[in-house]
Amino acid sequence: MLAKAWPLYALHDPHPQARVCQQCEVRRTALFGVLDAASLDRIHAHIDAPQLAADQPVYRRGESAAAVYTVRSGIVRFERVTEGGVRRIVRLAGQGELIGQEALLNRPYADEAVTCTPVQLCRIPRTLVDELGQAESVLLRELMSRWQQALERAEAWVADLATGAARRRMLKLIEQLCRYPDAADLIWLPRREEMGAMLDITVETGSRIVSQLRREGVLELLPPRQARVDPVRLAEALRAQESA
Amino acid sequence: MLAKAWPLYALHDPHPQARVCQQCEVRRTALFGVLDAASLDRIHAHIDAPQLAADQPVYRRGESAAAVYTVRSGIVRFERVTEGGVRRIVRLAGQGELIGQEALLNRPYADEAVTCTPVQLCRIPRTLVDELGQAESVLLRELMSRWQQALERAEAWVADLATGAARRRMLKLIEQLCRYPDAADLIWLPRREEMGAMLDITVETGSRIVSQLRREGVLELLPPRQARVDPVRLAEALRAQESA
DNA sequence: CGAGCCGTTGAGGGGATTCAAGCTCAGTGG
DNA sequence: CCACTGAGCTTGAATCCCCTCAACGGCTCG
Repeated sequence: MLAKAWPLYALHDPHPQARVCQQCEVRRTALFGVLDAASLDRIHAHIDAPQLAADQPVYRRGESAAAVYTVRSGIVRFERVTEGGVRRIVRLAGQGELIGQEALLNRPYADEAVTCTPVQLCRIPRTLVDELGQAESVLLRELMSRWQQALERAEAWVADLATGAARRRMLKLIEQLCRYPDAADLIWLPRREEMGAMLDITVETGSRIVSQLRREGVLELLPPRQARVDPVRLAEALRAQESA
Repeated sequence: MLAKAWPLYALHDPHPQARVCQQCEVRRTALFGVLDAASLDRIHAHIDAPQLAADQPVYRRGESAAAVYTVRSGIVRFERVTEGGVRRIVRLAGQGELIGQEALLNRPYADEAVTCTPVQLCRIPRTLVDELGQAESVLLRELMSRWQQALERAEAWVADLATGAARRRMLKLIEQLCRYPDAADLIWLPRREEMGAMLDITVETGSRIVSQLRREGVLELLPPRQARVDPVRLAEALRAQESA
């Protein structure tokens, strides 16, 4: 089985972590996926693969940034607190996305990064990327690609989740969450207070809209914090909302 | 004057565009500011410095991206249109910022980029950065820094301009615009319809709030599309708003 | 079993939208 | 010169959506 799954050059005494990375289900889409097995083997000594439960901080705003992370599974949110003390979620990141890129620029983290679900990460020390970056220009290209992806998502957040009526924003949020399905094709459904921080609405308004969508058959609630979505009715509801 | 302002090596028959870049007021802060004069001279042949009037497109969403731009002066906005046909401004860029980074990844532009004021740009063909990137790792670092800056701004947009009551968002917008003052220390004041697209409010609401701020002495209107801000009263108004 | 968190639902009020009218100002042509 | 026009801005009145305040039920956990 080992000989069947791995190319020959990887058979020669790989570092233990190398096995994990080789088998990592997101390797195709993750940052280091672009590196060959030799480079991979060279770096695993320094890579850690932490796992966190839901609602745990990955890093905090202002912390000096020692590492970037790849999300292997689960969902991470980015939070900010306005001067008035209002907490606002400004972006989500899911499988394959790079978070904490500020580390590569020797800057403190810009947001609070908190897990939404149980999360598997791949922790990559800042210095490691610097070293590899010198040699591997393909890695740098991949890095820039991640940066652009994050920027793209942040802008889409404004257009989708911060525009229009509360019901529209909620439907857009559910649409977004469908991009991160779990094994049983269920989605993670935030608690009402988190919905509020994402859409800038109150928990009561959030609750009312969710209940309404449940009655309309768009959403089937599976507490705690899970739901099944009817894609057809969701699309229908979105169309009706946009044309209204 | 020439000998006094320029280092010796730059005196030796520089490319015409090299003179422009050497004198460029944003060279310290712009992308190519990190390059030495020799590298600068090597590339000017390909660099164009277009000037645009207000409300002119720089590029359009979906266009294949042939170049990135540095903003030398003026303000550029990024627009998106939701599926329902609502136009939303998702970010601004001012002096020294890099726009159209998608070009470096061979992707189509993600937004409509439109000038808010008269704008001076520095147009940098995609291929040029690729070439230089091979040799100059300091350039790549600077590039990543720009990307992070853009991401930072996009997230701040959500937290500042898409959160809370309309009056708070307007005050935050004015605070933002104070970061791009003109020669006479006046700010560019968007027309009401543009404010609407930035803050997701109607022109009427925008007008009411601006009028109110004018009566309170926070803002002095200098049509067309300019204003003087009283920084003390602005800060005061913001404090009162946040604590409310 | 009481405490606390989370979610839901109702009633009332306030802020933003909608609809409508009038204003200023620059450009145009009689 | 001045009426005419249209775009942008302002203001008012009515409506509606969302927030606020409040009460209640389900659930977990000490």
